[in-house]
Amino acid sequence: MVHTRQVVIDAVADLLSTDGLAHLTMDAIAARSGVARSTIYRHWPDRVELMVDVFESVSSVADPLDPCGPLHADLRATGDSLARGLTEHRWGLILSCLVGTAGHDDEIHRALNTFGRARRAESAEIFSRAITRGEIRSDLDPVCEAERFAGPFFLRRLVTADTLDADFVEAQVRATCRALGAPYEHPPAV
Amino acid sequence: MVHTRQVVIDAVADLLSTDGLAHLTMDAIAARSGVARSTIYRHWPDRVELMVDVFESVSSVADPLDPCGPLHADLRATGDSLARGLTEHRWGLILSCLVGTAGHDDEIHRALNTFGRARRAESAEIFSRAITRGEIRSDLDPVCEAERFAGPFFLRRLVTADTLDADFVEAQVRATCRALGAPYEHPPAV
DNA sequence: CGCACTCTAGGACACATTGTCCTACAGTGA
DNA sequence: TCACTGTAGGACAATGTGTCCTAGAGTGCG
Repeated sequence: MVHTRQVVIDAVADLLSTDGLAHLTMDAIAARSGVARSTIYRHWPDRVELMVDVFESVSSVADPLDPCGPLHADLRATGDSLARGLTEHRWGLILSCLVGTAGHDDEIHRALNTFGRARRAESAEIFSRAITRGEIRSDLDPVCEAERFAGPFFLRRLVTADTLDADFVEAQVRATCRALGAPYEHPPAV
Repeated sequence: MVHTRQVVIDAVADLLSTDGLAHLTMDAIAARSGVARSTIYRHWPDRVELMVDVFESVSSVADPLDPCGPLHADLRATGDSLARGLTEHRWGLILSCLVGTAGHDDEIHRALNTFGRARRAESAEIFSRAITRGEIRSDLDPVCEAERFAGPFFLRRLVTADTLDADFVEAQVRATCRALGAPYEHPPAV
């Protein structure tokens, strides 16, 4: 079929998010996807190449956020999306699996960088526009601020394993607005 | 010998920081350490338990930093230490190897959390004392600020693979001081 | 129809790694 | 002398990887 690659990728994503990298065997992938092991090797030279494709496939479903201000609203939207992605969606689970191998595998390294920088550019755009609107000082570095905003999310997800709930997101939004001297308003009640 | 455990732990740390988790085999550890494979299994039930001990051993060599102000100086010292640890020392390299397995292994999960929270507490202490000195506002949350300071370091190390050089550290220090309204001075010339 | 081409399933295979088990040996203290 | 402990070395089954070969199904073309 034409769909063979996607079927396999979906199976890997499922297995990776439930059982983790250690239990991801080609036999398990073949069984889960219904695609023969030899066929999988026909499409990818080895497991690493397959995982790269899986990550790129799963992480590419980004919500096209259009930052239109005010800053606190844009940050809240991005923060919610980031927190949900890291905890609920498959890409957050897969991300943590890949981080470990990235240090010694160039392909995964590259895939992770591409993803991380794209995400960072998206967040930086939020601050750029806030500068344009005059909401925050013009001598701030949007990329630096984007890292300061997103950093704690990844730190919690990858290292300390703390919750990434709505309260955490709101705390980050408030801290960022306060730090930059931008107006802050509580989110609208649901 | 009494030193068997330490010899093995050192060998694993070396192998892990040079070749990565994927190439870390018990045979390689035995060869590198000069300790027989059966002896290694006598001390640790499996590879995961061994890795936990390795990480705890390697990450416990913390420099006892005594934050005495001013804030920018304390942050600079912590930032330098963190950047060096993450890039040069073995624990940074090993950390990234463990992150991947932490999602599905409780022992590693716990080891990583313990480490992360201890580091965070250290950094939070810096902000607590700055509050006590009246250098920053008293209604700030030290833990939140600690996460906002350290987050970008881990984000760069684990995801985007950007440099963690002196300029980066200084940018973080300056951004943090500015965000909190604390005095900022350039570091003394070397 | 006959034929070539492509994709797939299935399995055999050599090789590497894990974790267990057994034997042998060296040191140490009663 | 004897028991105990820690170590080296190797055999072993089980599991996983990546390669290779065979066979069948579908598709397009003359």
